[in-house]
Amino acid sequence: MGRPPCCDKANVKKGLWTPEEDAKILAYVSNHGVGNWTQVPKKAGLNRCGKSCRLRWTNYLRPDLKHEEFTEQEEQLIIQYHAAIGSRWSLIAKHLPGRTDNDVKNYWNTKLKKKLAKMGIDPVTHKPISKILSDYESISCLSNNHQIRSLDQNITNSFSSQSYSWGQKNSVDPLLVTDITEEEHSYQGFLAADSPPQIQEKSSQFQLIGANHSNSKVTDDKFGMPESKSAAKNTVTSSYYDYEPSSVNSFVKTLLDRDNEIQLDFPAFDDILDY
DNA sequence: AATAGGTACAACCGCATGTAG
DNA sequence: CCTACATGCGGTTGTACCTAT
Repeated sequence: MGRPPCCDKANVKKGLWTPEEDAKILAYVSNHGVGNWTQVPKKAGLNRCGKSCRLRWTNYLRPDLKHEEFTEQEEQLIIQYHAAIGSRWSLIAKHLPGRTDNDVKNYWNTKLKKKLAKMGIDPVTHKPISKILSDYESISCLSNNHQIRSLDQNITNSFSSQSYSWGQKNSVDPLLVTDITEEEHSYQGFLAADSPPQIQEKSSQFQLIGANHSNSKVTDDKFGMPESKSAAKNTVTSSYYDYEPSSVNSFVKTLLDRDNEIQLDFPAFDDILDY
């Protein structure tokens, strides 16, 4: 048995909101403030689910929301944050004043994904599509044994570049993960020069590079690197790429070991890595 | 002018998480 | 600690609008 529905779905209106309904929400909020959304439909005289009222307010009616086009700066930030933390839209939106997670998600899905693809960048991994394709082409030239190893390595890389760290679910600062080589990141110029702190993966190492924190537009100190570690290049040794594809268990163990090492070196990530 | 296809964005859904009692 | 409820979140769907044919 699942969770009971939050409201009587058969008797509530769905679909687009009318200006009259919006006015009722606005009137209610100005009189009673925000909160207790389950009571809002009854008190505001709306035939809507409370959850629907909350979403209408948070995604559209809030007075602090911007309704104009995304700027180039916002666009670049979204790309950087997405590269660092993936589709954590609410976290990304927190760093774009006046934008909601829904805004950011829609903008990504409708514009930015296509824009990156047009530039030859895989929007999932943020790596050049040509590089991904050449990796797979090379598989066909290898022996069976090598094929398996190469494929495993690609899967490993895919994991690392897609979510970078599964433990970053609470992270706020984007730790932009990039590759080292220029050709692999020919689109770097597209990104802001004044970018957030970055993590670089290099062979068996994680590197937290420069990214003078004071330059970063992101200011949530809770997850910030300790000054001594973030200001200069720091290296966290990792067994991540030591992964031998002998079994799923060893792969998982390697991931956990890697996170343990990061945890030891960067206590600030404790709750991020707590999964 | 009609309509098919594409796009952008608002809204919904279901699960996760937080919290008060 | 447990339960019930409110809220947050990310993925998905629905729909209005635009453009090409």
